[in-house]
Amino acid sequence: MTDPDTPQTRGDAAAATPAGKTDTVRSGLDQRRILGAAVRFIDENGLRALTMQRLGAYLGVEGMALYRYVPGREALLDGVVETVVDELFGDPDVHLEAHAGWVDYLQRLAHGLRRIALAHPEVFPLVATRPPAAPWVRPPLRSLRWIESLLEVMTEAGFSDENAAAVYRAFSSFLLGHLLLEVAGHGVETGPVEEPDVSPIEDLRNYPILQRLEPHLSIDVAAQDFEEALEALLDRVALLLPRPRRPRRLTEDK
Amino acid sequence: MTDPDTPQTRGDAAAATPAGKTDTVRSGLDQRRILGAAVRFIDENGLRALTMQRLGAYLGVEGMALYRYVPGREALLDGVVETVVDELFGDPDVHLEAHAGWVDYLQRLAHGLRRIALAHPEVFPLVATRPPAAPWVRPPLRSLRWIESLLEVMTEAGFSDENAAAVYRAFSSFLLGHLLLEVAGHGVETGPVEEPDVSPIEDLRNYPILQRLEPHLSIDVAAQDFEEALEALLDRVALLLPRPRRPRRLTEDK
DNA sequence: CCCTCCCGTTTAAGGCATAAACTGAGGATC
DNA sequence: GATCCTCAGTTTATGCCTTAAACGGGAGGG
Repeated sequence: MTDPDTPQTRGDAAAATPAGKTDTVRSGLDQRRILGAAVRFIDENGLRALTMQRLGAYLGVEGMALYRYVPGREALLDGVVETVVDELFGDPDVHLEAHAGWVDYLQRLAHGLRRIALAHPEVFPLVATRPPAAPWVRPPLRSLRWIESLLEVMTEAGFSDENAAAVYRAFSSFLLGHLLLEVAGHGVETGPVEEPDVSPIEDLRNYPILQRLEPHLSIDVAAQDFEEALEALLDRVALLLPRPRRPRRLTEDK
Repeated sequence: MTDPDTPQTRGDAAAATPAGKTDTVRSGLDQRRILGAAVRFIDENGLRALTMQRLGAYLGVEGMALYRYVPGREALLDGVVETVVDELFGDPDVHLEAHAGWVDYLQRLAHGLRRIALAHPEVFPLVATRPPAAPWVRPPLRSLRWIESLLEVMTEAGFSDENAAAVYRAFSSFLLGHLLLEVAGHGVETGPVEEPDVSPIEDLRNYPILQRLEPHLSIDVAAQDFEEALEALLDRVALLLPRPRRPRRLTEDK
């Protein structure tokens, strides 16, 4: 009804093509392609702009077509989370085998996940709030692959099972908190163009210290904060080892 | 406590009241009451169950009535976040003046916020993902009051402006991460009764270590984790002081 | 007694997810 | 070649959701 013909999207697609010449690929939907497109769509348009119809149009297709490959919107979102987190394994800088010891490993993991968070600021809140694939694994980071990877590295490094699990919890909550925080100010838009009807500065009359510290709060020191907190966490983790000495850092870049 | 009339009975309300004797208060809507009801509703029914109509019915009212007091659903959610966070100031255990030094203060703050998170597990993801009231304040914890309070205590304790801001960032990201994590496994339900069509255990074939550590991962040690991480953070914060010695803890209950 | 807000209700429009029926192009089988 | 099957996407339809706009009835003030 809304669009009897000429879906105004890319123009061709598969709809209403008369005497359709075979483009080598008509649409060629599949789950991978849909999830990738969804990630890109959210990156570009924001999470709340994602509807089945719009994602369909984005793929040159009619929206309902997606349901052949995806059980529903909710599942699609889960898939988006998993897709994004799985970028870790495509990152050449993050070889998730324990090359150079657990410290190096955890650092690569942390930085890799941070890169992902910054690359997809609109997606990350989704990562943070969606329950995990396995219900008994507490933290909401999906994609069990990297959890497995972390646990493997830690246990092989000499951590007890219990401590490895503790490290996992501490590490994921650290990442969750820091990255969510960092990403929050950046890209997450509640609405399309939220116009504050009341000047926000006016609102701060009652908060003099907040006002005074505004420059310190708005300065973007997220990267440095992240590094320092990561260092602190690693030191803390090192204490769990049987012989609690922390392997020397290679480069102390600070 | 504030239950003027039993809600959930959608039949009576103010609609079609025949010869309706006026209860002293017909409905008596106002913003505070709506927000309180919304929090309770989410606690009971989950976030995704909240619709304007249902919240209206919950209040014995027709749904559209809410729009007289609330600009819209999105704003209502913002209000819910603010309402919940403001519970801090009603908590008798959390006197947010600096009675006994900044360590004690930060501990009370952390525990108070944790209590809130655990009391409203369905609301907390909202707290974590919603952008702050003032756009230049990075973290997504709204309710500027407690930020102001924290900054005041820290600066009065001798922290520089810059360090006070750093403490705020570190502290809020810590709380965000830990509490989000803790709450995630608890109450957040994606659907009403999510039936895993595929046995989740079957899915774990490829993750042997995850499987082996399952007991360690599912054990609920959140409280202990929280305390330990909080201690570590406080130690780290103490180093920022001009003379970096940490005031003695009063009770080491562990 | 009438006017006029106040407060909540009705009505309605449009967007959304999603179930179910449909279409048209290959390809297989007879 | 004719029948039928299946795949891939489209159309149609339903019901819920937010939200704008018009509506009604009661209370208080003149």
